[in-house]
Amino acid sequence: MLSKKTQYALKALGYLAAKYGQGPVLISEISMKKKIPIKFLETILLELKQNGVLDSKKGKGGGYFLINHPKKTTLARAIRLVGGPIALIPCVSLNFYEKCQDCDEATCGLYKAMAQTRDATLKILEKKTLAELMDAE
Amino acid sequence: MLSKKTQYALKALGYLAAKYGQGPVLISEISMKKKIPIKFLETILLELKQNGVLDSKKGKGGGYFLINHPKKTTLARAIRLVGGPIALIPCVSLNFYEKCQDCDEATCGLYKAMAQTRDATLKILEKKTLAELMDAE
DNA sequence: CTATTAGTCCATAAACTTAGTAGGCTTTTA
DNA sequence: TAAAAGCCTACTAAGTTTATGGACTAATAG
Repeated sequence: MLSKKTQYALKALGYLAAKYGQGPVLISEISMKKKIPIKFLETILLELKQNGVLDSKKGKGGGYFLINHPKKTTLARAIRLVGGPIALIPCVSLNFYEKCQDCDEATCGLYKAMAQTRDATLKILEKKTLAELMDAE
Repeated sequence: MLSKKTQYALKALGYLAAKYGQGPVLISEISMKKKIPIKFLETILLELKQNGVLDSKKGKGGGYFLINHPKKTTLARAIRLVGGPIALIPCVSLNFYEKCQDCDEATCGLYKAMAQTRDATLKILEKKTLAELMDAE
């Protein structure tokens, strides 16, 4: 399961995607519309900024906005930035790999099953982008 | 990510799958071979028994064993029994569903993306069985 | 130049989950 | 009846997640 933080991040990004090209959006606006605790959202958006997905403007008329067109950022990227691994176990994670202490990856049945699952998941998450998160209202 | 508990469960089941039809297997044997803390493993196997996947025999010559042929139990089932949801967010979980407080599932973009991911994952995990977890040695 | 707006940053608290342990109880077999 | 082996409950320790408070900095308007 994705953490709450990751879910909030995706919702916020979806909101910003819908507002893309319309200037900065207030944290408080995102917080209200998406029902995300404002201080928590603050740290999430900051992290996304530090990771190069968002940029911000301070002062009056300020806020957060997507740097690139929504279609340029995949869900896989977004999830990894704030939420960590997409794979179900560490030894098949591409970005957060950790070796199993006890099993040999060449022969481990679990490894194979999980690697296949990871590939199927990634196939979707690397095709979908922030543009898909905009609500169809 | 799957919890350690779930990973242990899958490894233990894989071990038992390899020994299917050969009588009960000691907790201590599984613990040693799969490097799983024995007391932790004990609770996991018990849970799997209570969920109808394993059965056990007490006393000398006792131990745990699979009730059904390894091919009869899918990985999806095994994961759900000890590890909970397979879906990435609660509102798309089939077995551990929880409604989103704030979004409408008919229009939520995140819902759609995650539902699709869940389907792709399930397609694999419902086809793979404990038989696949046996190490190819 | 100063008041206001709005993001930045750090520290910490509260809640929850996970991982693992302890130890006595029950059943089975020889 | 003793040894083997699982059963079961409770507990704890640690870590993670979620969330908040408050002071600071930057930008803008007038």
